[in-house]
Amino acid sequence: MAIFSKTCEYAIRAVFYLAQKSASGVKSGIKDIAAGIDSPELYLGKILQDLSRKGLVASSKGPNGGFFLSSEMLSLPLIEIVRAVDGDSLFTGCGLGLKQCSEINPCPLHNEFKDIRQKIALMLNRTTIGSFNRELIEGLLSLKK
Amino acid sequence: MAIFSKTCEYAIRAVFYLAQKSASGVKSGIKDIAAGIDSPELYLGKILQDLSRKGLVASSKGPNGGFFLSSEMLSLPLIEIVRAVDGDSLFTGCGLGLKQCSEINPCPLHNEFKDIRQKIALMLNRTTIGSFNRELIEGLLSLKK
DNA sequence: ATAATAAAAGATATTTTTGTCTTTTATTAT
DNA sequence: ATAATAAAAGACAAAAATATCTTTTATTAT
Ligand code: FES
Ligand code: FES
Repeated sequence: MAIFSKTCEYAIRAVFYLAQKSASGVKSGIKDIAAGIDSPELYLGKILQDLSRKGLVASSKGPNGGFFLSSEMLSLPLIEIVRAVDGDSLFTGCGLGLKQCSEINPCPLHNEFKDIRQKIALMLNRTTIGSFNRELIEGLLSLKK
Repeated sequence: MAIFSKTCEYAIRAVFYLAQKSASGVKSGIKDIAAGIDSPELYLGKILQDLSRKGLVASSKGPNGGFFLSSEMLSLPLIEIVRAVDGDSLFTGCGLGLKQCSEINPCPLHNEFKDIRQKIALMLNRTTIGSFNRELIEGLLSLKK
């Protein structure tokens, strides 16, 4: 398995891509983004539509339109994207699939999972969507291949 | 998302269940196990068959037959089960879905993921399948609900 | 030997996730 | 106004994961 769903992976890569472009005031069409992050174009469209409805990315229609991020969006923690796409089961659900994770009825790995989940949440909370703009522009980090 | 697939969750819960029973030399039928970990009976059968082929659980057919763990199996690290069921993508794959995780072409979260994956692997390596027998028998830990 | 038991194996079904196609709506430039 | 552009929306399709059903094989007890 992976930590995030494929959908969420695309979503994260897409917002990182958009962040970098939006920093220089450029809007991006689905086509550009899909090429930039190596994802299925139409599927990505759906994902961004969803994020748009939820106010996590901005968009404008018509010529010169496209997706972009406001400066507020740029400084949102990445966990907002993960929550919007995958929900919060990663942070609250039992790692062994018990109906609910609790201290009262803990699974064998409860304490270990609590620790790991918390580290993931911490990481996603302190990483903002715009965090990597410089490294992305400089080509030190990659969103595809 | 979850860290493990549903299949893997069942597998882990099943081996914990079997460990506990096997410690007192008791074999368990699929029916018992499924009831003990609250999983679909026939699906669990498939999972255990697979683990059996891979030598991670033992089984015997016929009356008084069932699944059980040898003492060697009891002291295997839990990561063996995870690897057998989910493969090692969790430990080696890119968290953002890049085709391959590498230092040369790292995704923005590469270092964070490396750390988290390593913690998960460490946890699964130092936890043996039989680790929780006492607490399970005493009812301090739960495998269902 | 026979019947009963329980896993193994193979086929099939359902659900969820991922991906695509088509039509509509809004915006911009001419 | 008209044509071009690009996202929004809705329907549909394919693939993967999860779950079930049926038949076969091995083992044990009678
Ligand atoms: S009960 Fe399983 S992680 Fe908390
Ligand atoms: S490249 Fe993404 S986790 Fe290593």
